[in-house]
Amino acid sequence: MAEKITARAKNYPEWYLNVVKEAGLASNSDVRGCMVIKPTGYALWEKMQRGLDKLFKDTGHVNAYFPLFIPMSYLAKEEEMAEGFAKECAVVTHYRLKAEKGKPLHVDPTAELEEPLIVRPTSETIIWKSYKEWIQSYTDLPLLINQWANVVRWEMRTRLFLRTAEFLWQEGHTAHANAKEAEEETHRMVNVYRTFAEEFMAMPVLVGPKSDGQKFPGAIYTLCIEAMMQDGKALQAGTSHFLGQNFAKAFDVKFTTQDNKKEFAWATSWGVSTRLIGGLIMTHSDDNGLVIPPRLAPTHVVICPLGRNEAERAPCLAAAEKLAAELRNLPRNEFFGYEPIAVKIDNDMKNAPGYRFAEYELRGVPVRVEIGPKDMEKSACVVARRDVPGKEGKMMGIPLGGAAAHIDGLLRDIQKALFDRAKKMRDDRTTTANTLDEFKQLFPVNADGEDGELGIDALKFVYAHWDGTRETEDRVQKEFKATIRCIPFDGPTESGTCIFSGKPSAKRVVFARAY
RNA sequence: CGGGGUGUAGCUCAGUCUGGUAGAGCGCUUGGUUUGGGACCAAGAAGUCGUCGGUUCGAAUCCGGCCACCCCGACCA
Repeated sequence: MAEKITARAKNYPEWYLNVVKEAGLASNSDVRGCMVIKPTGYALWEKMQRGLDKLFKDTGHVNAYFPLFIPMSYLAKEEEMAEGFAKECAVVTHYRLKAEKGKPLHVDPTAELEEPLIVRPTSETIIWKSYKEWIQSYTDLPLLINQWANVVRWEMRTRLFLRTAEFLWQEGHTAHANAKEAEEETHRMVNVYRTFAEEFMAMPVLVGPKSDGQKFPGAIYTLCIEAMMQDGKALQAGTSHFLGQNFAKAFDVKFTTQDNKKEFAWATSWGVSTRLIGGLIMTHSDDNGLVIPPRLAPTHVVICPLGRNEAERAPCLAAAEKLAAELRNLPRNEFFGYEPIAVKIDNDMKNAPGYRFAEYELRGVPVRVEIGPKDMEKSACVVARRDVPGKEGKMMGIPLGGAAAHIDGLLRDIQKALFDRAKKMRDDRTTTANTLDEFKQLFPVNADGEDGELGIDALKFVYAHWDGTRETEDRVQKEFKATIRCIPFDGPTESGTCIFSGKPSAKRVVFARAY
């Protein structure tokens, strides 16, 4: 078998890039740090959008759109945000080029903008500038708005989906009449993200606040969902920020309360991005390629008719078409977003069967059906589940009559099996450190101060006591390349002693190496 | 911004040390044989060797400048 994909155990980052490229999700573009999202990758994003958008609408939000360009002075108004993003902003300074015969195309120096525009790294500032006009009275609140957009953050180093200079995302920006409602919203939305991650992506997550060192610039606090990848590293998959009155004050957004007083509005913002696709890949995929949980799969089932000649193929193809129709006509339900099961018939007989099977495995189609002459004799088919790769995942002799129902059930089983497997991995690789020595062993650093070459089984999520200070957090990051990922809501609650400083600790927090 | 590496066919790369008119595998096109886990045969199309300059009778190859990308750091919600 031609090895298109490096084994995870051999080189995990290379495996990841191989999967992204061989499954046809995305490729690097000519623009440094920016990717081309190919149809298969974009279809996955569309499925994610659809799932999330429904959850947003169900919680009372509406979509709107704000400009790509933001006057530089807007960003300057919120000091923490300006400081946080200054180093990674793309800046537009001119509005015209000059095309002269015999000269290369160049920027027209006479067309300089009076005020530079930045390409949005996030939209709080320009949105709150609008909210100043929209919010006059407590009756205008809450204002619950989401935007699907692209943003640009000029990162030094990028990786397909996980960190790119331009990425697609959604950003929710809400305004509320009081702190309590805004905080409830912050929690509501992080729970929406948890639901999406666990029920759609089959990706178990830890939920809780970030430490101060990891929070969003301009936020009072940041809640996050944090997932474990197959190499034991953590991936921040979504964040929900309680912004207090910081942006209302920066943009002077006041409303009249019921008792005719003026008050600044309370804010939240929350977002997830195409990074989720990276997380999805690193949670479920294997050495044979992409694995997509059924609820997000653009194609749920591929049917491969087989046969050595036209006479053998014709009845197989007819059976394939019948089965496809049955699958598409199954009653729609919530599990598949009230959409029909997406079935593709692969009738490309030019390629050998093995090639075709491997190709769909590479692309992560959850269920593959094979219908060949031997099956036709028994009015049966072969059903293969992608979460069990290779021949082991094949079930022979599924009667054609009951195949549609069988596959419908199997898709649900696969969704559950993927979640259970991912959760088991995370739980098996979660531990505690009660002393500094234990911690050192869990996050070894080589002589150069680098994190060294660890096998993919080495890293863990580590619960340890921390004194709550920024100072200790920074020290741990520097010495062990490990960061506080999250202070889980449902984590252990016993108090103790910080293993780094010896000071009292209220609660254990989760340390990990991160993407 | 530091350290390392790479630019040769659509893709992956050999050829560079030792200068002599451009190679392989995969992919693609055509025809034929195949078809239950990545088939085979034959013919064919395809490259101003990243770029600019220098040395030379002659440069992918030697020398110099520049550009781009990748990897490792630093940085990063």
